[in-house]
Amino acid sequence: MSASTAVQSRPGGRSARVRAAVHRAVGELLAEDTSEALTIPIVAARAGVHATTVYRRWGSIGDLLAAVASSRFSGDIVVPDTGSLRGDLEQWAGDVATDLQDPDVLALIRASIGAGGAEGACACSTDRRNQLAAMIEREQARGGTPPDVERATDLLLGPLYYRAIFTSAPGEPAWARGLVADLLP
Amino acid sequence: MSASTAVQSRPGGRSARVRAAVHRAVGELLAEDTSEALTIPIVAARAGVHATTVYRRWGSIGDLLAAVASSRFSGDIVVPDTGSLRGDLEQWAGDVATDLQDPDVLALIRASIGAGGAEGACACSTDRRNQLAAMIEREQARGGTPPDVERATDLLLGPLYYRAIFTSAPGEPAWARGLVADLLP
DNA sequence: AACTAAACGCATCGATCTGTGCGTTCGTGC
DNA sequence: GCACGAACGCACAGATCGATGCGTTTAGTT
Repeated sequence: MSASTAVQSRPGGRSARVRAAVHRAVGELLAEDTSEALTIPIVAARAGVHATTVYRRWGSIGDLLAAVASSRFSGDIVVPDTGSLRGDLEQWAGDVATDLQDPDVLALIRASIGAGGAEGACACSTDRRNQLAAMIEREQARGGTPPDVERATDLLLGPLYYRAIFTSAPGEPAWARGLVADLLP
Repeated sequence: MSASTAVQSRPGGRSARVRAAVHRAVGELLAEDTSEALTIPIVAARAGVHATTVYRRWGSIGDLLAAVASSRFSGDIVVPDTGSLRGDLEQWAGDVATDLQDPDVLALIRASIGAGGAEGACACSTDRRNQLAAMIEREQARGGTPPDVERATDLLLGPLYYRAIFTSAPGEPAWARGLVADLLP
């Protein structure tokens, strides 16, 4: 967990290279064919790394996927600062929708949910939820009366992720921006 | 697909028994331990059926999970008829929330998403979406002006499924009923 | 520059999965 | 009741996965 830039006992050159190669291999394989089993030997072969290394560092394919997802979905979207909560949320929702339109991203989320269970699913959404909380807290510090984080999650993250995962047509950014209207009337 | 009560070339006793046993085995294994790999030989052994049979009838674990999910999530919830759209939606949302609180159901959904990709995910939600459409159409036939099915999906199914899958606390039925207030002000 | 230990590569082994061919059982139609 | 064919059980084989022990490379330290 927190495999992005966490301080490890040995963050030096080779370990970082191997990790980058493995992460990239997972992304590439997920982007190609869904029916491929995505096993550790396959990932290792694609990454040009020995399977033993992957087994030892990540253990199972579930943990590896969770690590990749956690790394991929943290810091990929910057929290906007337009001055108003509505503007922030609209831009942010549009950015998230754009991200969820990427088939690779969808494949990563689906695989994380399937292999990592609740833990894998959380790795895909905790950062988004934190971003939402940050925008709402900022509005609160600004003196406004923003909605609850729970409510914002239900009305924004809910539709966004539902459409992405359960339907074949992920939401357009314009549609995502429209979701804010339900939250802030 | 549509393995529930579809007319097959041979729907007789033994085939039906085998299918029921395999479906039950999948449910049991999903309910037990998440870390179990859920492979076809394991399912077959639990069902008291030869693995060859499962390979020949369902092919892959993804197709099997999609079939089980499709069978499990069709007809499990009856569309309520309280007389008003609000009443229907509130009771239905509560029922769906109750269903999603079952860890077995969650495990089945997660596994279907992971192994079956978009197809597997659709198997878990198309019936729910049809139920929603049915209630809205009925309201329309009644002369009312119900919201769009898209909007209802976004505001009801979205939060319900997001909470169930991405958080560790699926929504309470009371909370689910409250979602209707955002849809019908 | 030398030392230390973490991380990796390699060879290998057991376990399990996936798939095939053939004989048998059982449901269906005549 | 009888024949036909579909579905199943069984035995077997190829392939792949998961894991271990040991030697080697390499990053970090003094």
